Amino acid sequence: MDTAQTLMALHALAHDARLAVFRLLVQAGPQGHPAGVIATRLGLAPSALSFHLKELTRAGLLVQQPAGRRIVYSASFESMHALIGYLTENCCSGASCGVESLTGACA
Amino acid sequence: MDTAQTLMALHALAHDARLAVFRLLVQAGPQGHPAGVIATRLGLAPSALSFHLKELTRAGLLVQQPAGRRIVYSASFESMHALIGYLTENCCSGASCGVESLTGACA
DNA sequence: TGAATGTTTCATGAGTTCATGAATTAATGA
DNA sequence: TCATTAATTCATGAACTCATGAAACATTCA
Repeated sequence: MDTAQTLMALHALAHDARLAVFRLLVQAGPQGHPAGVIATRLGLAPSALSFHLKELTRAGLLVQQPAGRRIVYSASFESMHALIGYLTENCCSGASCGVESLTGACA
Repeated sequence: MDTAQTLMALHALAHDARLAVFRLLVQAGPQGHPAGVIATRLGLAPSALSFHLKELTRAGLLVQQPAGRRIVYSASFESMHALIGYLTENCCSGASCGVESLTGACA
């Protein structure tokens, strides 16, 4: 993950509604949720949710899949791991600090 | 780390200059750098850097320490670990994914 | 086909962020 | 004390973000 992508991901997560959406979908696992379910769970207006889903998707943190007239969103665990990897890169000038091995198994 | 603190940290990092400052200080280790060195290294105007250092400090990502007429900034590794811990919390609905053990040793 | 449902798009306006440059504060050394 | 250095604060204005509500689009079902 390069700096531009990292910035997009950080910016996308730096909003209370979007962080809540992302966390809900992380907890939902690969199955995800349709937009309407997310809106109901979090009490968001449809247009506001759509705006935030677009931001998160643009940042690569969510993937979308049409299912009939619904659109199912799920978290991209690869992107989350890449973001964490970027943040921990070169931690403490390379000294062992317990954060550098982040080889995820759930992506 | 609670949601409000996480949002502040994410927001603070979601800016190219601030991300560059934070990464420079992470790589510098606990010793840190005075503001002037950061400004020179990254080519930032003093007032702009001061603005961004305040944001990062307010978010708990940096700590500052006066040294004569200089002010030395260094990264708070505790905050970084707390942020990563928050992001990976409940990853994949609790299934083992290799990201959950983040007991840092460099903070 | 027509009505209902799920979601997105768009325009608007209030609020926020940020770069710039001038002014200010504080510490050092001649 | 005076000049210099280090850093911050402040005012300004341009650009961006985001919530809101109306409209549009696509899919499903009667």
